[in-house]
Amino acid sequence: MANCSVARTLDVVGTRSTLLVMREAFLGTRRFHDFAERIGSGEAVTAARLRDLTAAGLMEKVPYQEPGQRTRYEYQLTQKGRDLLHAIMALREWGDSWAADEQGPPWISTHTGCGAEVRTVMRCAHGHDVHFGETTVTPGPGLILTDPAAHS
Amino acid sequence: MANCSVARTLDVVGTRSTLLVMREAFLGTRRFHDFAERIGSGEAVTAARLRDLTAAGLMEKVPYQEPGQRTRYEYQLTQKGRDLLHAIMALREWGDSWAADEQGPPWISTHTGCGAEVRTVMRCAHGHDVHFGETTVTPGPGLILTDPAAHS
DNA sequence: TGCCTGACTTTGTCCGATGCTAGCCAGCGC
DNA sequence: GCGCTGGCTAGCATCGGACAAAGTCAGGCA
Repeated sequence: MANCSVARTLDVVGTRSTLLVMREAFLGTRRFHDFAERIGSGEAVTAARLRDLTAAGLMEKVPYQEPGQRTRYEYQLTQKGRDLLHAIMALREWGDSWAADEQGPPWISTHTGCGAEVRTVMRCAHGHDVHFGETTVTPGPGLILTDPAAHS
Repeated sequence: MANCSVARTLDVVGTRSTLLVMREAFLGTRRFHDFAERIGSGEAVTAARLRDLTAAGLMEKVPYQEPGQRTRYEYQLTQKGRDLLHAIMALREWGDSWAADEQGPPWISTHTGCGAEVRTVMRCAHGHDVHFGETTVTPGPGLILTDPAAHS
């Protein structure tokens, strides 16, 4: 099980604070102060997460300058970071379904074009909707080369 | 930001070993020995995660009996657990795209009906495909009641 | 009755994530 | 230059998860 894509993903974004930073980024947050305030984990943790995510290539620092202020940097998602959107959305949906308080979900995500609510779904390359139990998992090229010795 | 569905989800499945157990469950693993062996995190961690997931209602223990063996229990996903499939799939896809080794992804997930590869996508209730930047996030009922005092 | 095996549980230790406080530093206004 | 402010960084205590090894327990079996 050495070569598992889920484990590899968790190596990069596997901590709570990292995923919360990414959540904020998807909500449109760009600046250090806003991240620190909204995540509620302290400036040190925020700075560490932003540094790690920048180093990992999920975010990039872009300079900006408010009038009368010195140049500062904001943090924008790269394509690599934006590709995590589905995962964040799916985690949010699960929380909405199974862990929301009585009042309902805190945020609602809608399609900007038509206003209808957005959800994640699975779909195959032929365009069919796919649900739990309708998938077949087969070893891919990355697995075959890994375990001549132990099966683990 | 107290009421965030992503954070609530992470309270339940926010650790690496928890998500690895869920991944194994989606690959069809049911029995303690198989979980422990394939996750590679030791029996103590495996037992703790299975216990936590059962207590949280994502899995349930179902008795079974091999001939000549005493009754044992296997762990099956409940609906609450199965609903995490999209999140696991999305994390796996990200790992395949951005963190796979040169040989390629270790597993390939295909639609059992037609054999085409499966991916997660976002779609609105009207049936439109939705991509990054095409969503509007608005406060939902759960947020409005939380912050009379501080904005945080 | 006592052994043996598989499935956990307990104990202890280590390490990384977190939270807190204080300090550094670049650069704009003065 | 000088001080002030925002954006980090360093140091430290704490806590929870990860890992290893030994202990417990149920029940089939000799």
